[in-house]
Amino acid sequence: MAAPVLVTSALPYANGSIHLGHMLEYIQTDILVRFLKMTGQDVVYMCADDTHGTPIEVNAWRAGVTPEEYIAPFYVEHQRDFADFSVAFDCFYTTNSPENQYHSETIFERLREQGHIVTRPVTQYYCEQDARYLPDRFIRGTCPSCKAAEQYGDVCEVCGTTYSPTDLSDAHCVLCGAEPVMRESVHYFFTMSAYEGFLRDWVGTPGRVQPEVRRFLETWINEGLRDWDVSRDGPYFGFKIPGEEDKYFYVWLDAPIGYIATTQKFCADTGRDFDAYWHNPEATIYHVVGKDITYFHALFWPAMLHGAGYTLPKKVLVHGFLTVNGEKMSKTRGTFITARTYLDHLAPQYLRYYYAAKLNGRVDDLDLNLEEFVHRVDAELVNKIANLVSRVVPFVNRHFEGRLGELDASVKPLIDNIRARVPRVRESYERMEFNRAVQEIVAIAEVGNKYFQDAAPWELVKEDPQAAQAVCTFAVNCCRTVAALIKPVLPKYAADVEAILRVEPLLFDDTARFDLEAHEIGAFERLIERVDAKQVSAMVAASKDNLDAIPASPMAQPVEALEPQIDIDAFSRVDLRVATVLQAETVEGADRLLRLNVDIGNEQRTIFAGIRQSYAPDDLVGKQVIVVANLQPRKMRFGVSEGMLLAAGPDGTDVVVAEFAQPRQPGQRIR
RNA sequence: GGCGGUGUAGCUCAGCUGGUUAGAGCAUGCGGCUCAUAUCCGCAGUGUCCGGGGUUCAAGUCCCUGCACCGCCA
Repeated sequence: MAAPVLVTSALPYANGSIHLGHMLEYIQTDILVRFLKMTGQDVVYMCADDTHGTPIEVNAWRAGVTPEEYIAPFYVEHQRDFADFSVAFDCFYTTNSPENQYHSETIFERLREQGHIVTRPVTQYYCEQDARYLPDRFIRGTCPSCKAAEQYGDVCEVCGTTYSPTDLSDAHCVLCGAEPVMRESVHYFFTMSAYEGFLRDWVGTPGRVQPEVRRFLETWINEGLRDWDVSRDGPYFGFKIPGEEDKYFYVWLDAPIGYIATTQKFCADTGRDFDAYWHNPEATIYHVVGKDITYFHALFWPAMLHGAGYTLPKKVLVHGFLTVNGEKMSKTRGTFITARTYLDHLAPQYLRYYYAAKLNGRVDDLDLNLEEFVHRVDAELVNKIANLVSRVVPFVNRHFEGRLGELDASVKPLIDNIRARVPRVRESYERMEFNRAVQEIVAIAEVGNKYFQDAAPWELVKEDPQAAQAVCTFAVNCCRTVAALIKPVLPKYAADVEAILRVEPLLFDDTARFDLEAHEIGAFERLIERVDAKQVSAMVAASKDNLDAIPASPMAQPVEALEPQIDIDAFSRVDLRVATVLQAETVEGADRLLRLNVDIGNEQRTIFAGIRQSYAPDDLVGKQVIVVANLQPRKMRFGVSEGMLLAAGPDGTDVVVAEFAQPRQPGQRIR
């Protein structure tokens, strides 16, 4: 028996809802898995919720629940979202499992036995009030470079400078506002440098990763592999390091091990042999991951597996991010669309088709252009692919009582034409160039449509019913081939066609057969609805409406500590005015700034606002906003800013400007 | 700042190791058909292949350089 194949998608973090960016990965992996299964390979698809780490621990703590209670609803929600998109895992598990603990400890111990785990003291910020060490994201302070206030511990959102938290002036804990102290702690490190030679070989082996990914990894290896800190101090949600009181495995150590633990669970449930996957050099393991986690999957992970004696992946397939209408998904634009919001408005098959039609197997970002989405689904999926079935099946039922005849010898060249395309589809699926596969499949549907058009059975049936029946017989065979070829992308569509044509579940070998003759087919049923652009707008509108309901992005923002009390006089010294935006324009050379010209009653002011990533200039013109009118003018590189706009948001990419629901006269004071 | 990727028709993209006149689909225009619960079939136009240098008999393709956009920096 051939060695088994195991495919994984990256584990979704149990800290938020699945969105269409996640779905890009799960859908493409699911298509690959379904294709491999259709070709008769012994394939399983493994995934799990990624449950550990600081963000979940802190969010649970803030919500007043245990981490276990916090992650539980996401486990249910994620599985429902995937199932509704026909993403069919053979097992979907969780990293917070005994199996995962066992394998995490085993791998750690084996690496330690080989001397590849070392301890070393680390000096870190520590909040005495919260009694915890503070990761970079939990410290804010003033940027050492541009003096912007309230910047994270690792990078300034205003000027883009990267630094360490110790460089900040007035650093403070985002949880309580207290000033952190420095404290030393012993951490465990995985000595990556010991694996340099191994990784160079692994990365350099053709087929392991895409060429552009290989170049990317090689630069890292060439710069020298740094040891990796794999431990965290408590409080932490994760697995305790054996022999330690309050130290835990870093989430990135146990997350990929979730692939192994899930397989263990799957094997226990199904009676399959675990070692055939993870202790078998012949086993084929594929990981599909987003480009942001390439490093973990193509360097740390193979090194860990190699050191601990587990099966190495054959391939790590890296894909890009999803953009919507050419831009990063944005909550204010309504393009941060969750899987559930999509499902509330649109059929999952549309998205599966659209993604497949655009996936090219490379690391490029994929743009979901909503206008194109409507067009492609209607023009290709509905008008070409499904329409062929709709032309021929009712025709056969009406004129021949659902019975097919024999294929006419004259269609031989057409069959050859289609058969020549099938291997190209197969190869495209194998290479994850689903766009080429879809292109060929549409072309085959066109062959069928054109043949049906030219042969005009609706005319032929009047004089030579048998000839007309032969025409239909070929067209039905085309329908079957198309359905079989598109089945990995559209399992539901294929199943519906199987039912209508009364054929057994289609396998890839059925695609080139053309032997459906003297067969009785069933009644036609509507296969797929046209996309209504209104549904798309409704989905976008709902994504805006959902803003409050969505627990802010994967990494929830901690709430800033309150400022010290002030008296009413202190407040009244802040002169807030109603202002109407007269002009808004981008500032050349500044990624984040917009230059605004506003009317504050008696005068006009020029204000620079760091909201470019959230607002297009045209969105602002005519809006009434709140301006701090007596703020000292500030000289900037691009001019003088004569005031400040009130706005709220966690960072520069997701800001909402405060405005009025009813018109106000410019210049009115706000108290 | 360092590194990587991308830049081809209005839009989305093909163009493999350099080799005729740069392609497809969508969109647009024109024509035909009517079996189709979903309209299909044919014909047609369009390009500083991001800019500038270079290598070559030959460059969208290779090299250098500049610009723009995107990403990564553990």
